[in-house]
Amino acid sequence: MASTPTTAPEFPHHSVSSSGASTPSFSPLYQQIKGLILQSLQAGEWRPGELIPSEMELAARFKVSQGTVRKAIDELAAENLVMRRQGKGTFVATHAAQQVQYRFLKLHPDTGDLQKEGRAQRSILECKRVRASAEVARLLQLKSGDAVIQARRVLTLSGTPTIVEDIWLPGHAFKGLSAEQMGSYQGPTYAMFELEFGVRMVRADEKIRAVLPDEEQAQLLQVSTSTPLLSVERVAYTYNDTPMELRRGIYRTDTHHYRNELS
Amino acid sequence: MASTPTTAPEFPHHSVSSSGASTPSFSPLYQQIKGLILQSLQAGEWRPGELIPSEMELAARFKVSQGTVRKAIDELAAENLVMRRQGKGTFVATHAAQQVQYRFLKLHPDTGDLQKEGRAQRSILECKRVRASAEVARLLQLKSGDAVIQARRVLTLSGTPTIVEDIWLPGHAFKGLSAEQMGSYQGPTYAMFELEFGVRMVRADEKIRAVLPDEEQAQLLQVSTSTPLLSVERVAYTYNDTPMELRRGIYRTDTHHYRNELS
DNA sequence: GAGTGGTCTAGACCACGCG
DNA sequence: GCGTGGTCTAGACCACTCA
Repeated sequence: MASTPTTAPEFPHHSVSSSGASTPSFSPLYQQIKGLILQSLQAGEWRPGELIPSEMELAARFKVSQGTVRKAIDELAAENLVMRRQGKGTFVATHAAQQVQYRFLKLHPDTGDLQKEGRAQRSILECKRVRASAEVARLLQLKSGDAVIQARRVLTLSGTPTIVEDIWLPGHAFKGLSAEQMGSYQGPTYAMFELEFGVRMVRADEKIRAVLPDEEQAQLLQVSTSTPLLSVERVAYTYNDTPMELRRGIYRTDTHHYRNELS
Repeated sequence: MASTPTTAPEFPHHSVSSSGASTPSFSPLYQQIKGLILQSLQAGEWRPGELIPSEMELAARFKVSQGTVRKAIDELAAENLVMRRQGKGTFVATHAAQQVQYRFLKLHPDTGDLQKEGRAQRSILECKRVRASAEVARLLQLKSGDAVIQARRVLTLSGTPTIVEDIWLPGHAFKGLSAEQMGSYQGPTYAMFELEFGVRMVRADEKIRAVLPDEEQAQLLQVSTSTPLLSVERVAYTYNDTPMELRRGIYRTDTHHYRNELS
């Protein structure tokens, strides 16, 4: 059925490669299926944590074989957008109730143990509506002067203030976000974003530098202004590579380190 | 043929899950095939950059279907151990002649462009045979006092000394490594390790901190001792998770940053 | 026992690289 | 035109989960 479907498919099969075209112009079926599933995820047809239809059902819906759906889901699972569980089904990934508490936080305690040094204690210093500076606007793909929510908080690990973070969020998507909301929610902030605003962060880029703190940062972290600290600038993206958060964090690295695995 | 092979296979098919056993004790065929291919890679049956047998040939050799070999190779490719090229074949991955010049170096220039700011200029300060300290021995899984090669070098990017690195290598595997050898080789040092010592680094762990340089480091990087710098401790591994290099780098981050992608 | 994802197979055809 | 990896299919059976 691959080459001559009798029932009209809603998506192009193998589009004939145009003669002198320069762009790729060829997309395997499973990529098209992946795109369709992605659309459903993005549209909220299935919410974070929920079960999506079985491979057989999706195969029937899209009029392809189970193997093709499988390959599409394989890629989505590799990108951490869904989670497969043998015997149960495939679930929409969520930052809540996950295997690791903070998926995007790569700061680990020096002393062996995993990141289970108790939950990080959050302290929200401010959360206000402001206008985007040129740089914030650029990184969030907004226009200068657009409304953004700006928040500052301190994370305390094992009783030591270790991280001070400034967070910028597009105003339109996070309308009404309050300091109370940020402080009271138990669990990852990204899980709260899913629940309260329907915004799922699926990937992020970080730029890391060594810096000295300014007076205020030094005071918040209880270190001197000559203590070297890690500066971590993170841009987090939802589906479609749309940036939805800018985060500038300053990390103490006297008892913790940023861990990275290369391959 | 999967369940009742008539010709005796050299590897266990589905080993019957022992009754009250606690360990997994079940390995899919493709994982066993992957293990066999891995052994050949490790044994040097095919050298870095070389073509490995086609999927059909391997399927015949191992008496399984092409699809099973494909899945094994898929995983090896995902781990960057081999590289597939449609129409040509599957090649053993190499640090030489790769798409990115330095696969494990995550330092990028701030000003947009890719890492093509010209090649890094290397300056080897020393390269000597010493005895492993307790900590070096622990990280390289050697015994305290075992012979190790210790080297120090400075990398200059765009005319600015940006990185000073101390490198420790197990003496037994890198016998005869000289400062000349480290300095004269064109291209990634890891490529030289492949060529000269048959040691392939396949993955690495990094621990990152912010530090202040000591007098010597400051002088080498032409900064003051109060300039915050990135400390990057890397342990690089060959096959079988065997550590083969410890590297302690100090990075200037005034014109560059450490880039990381999370997902 | 029914349903899910996971493995394995065999065969067909497609896109690519190269002689 | 041939060989390579890449896609797609259809069907069988296995391992896991849960009622």
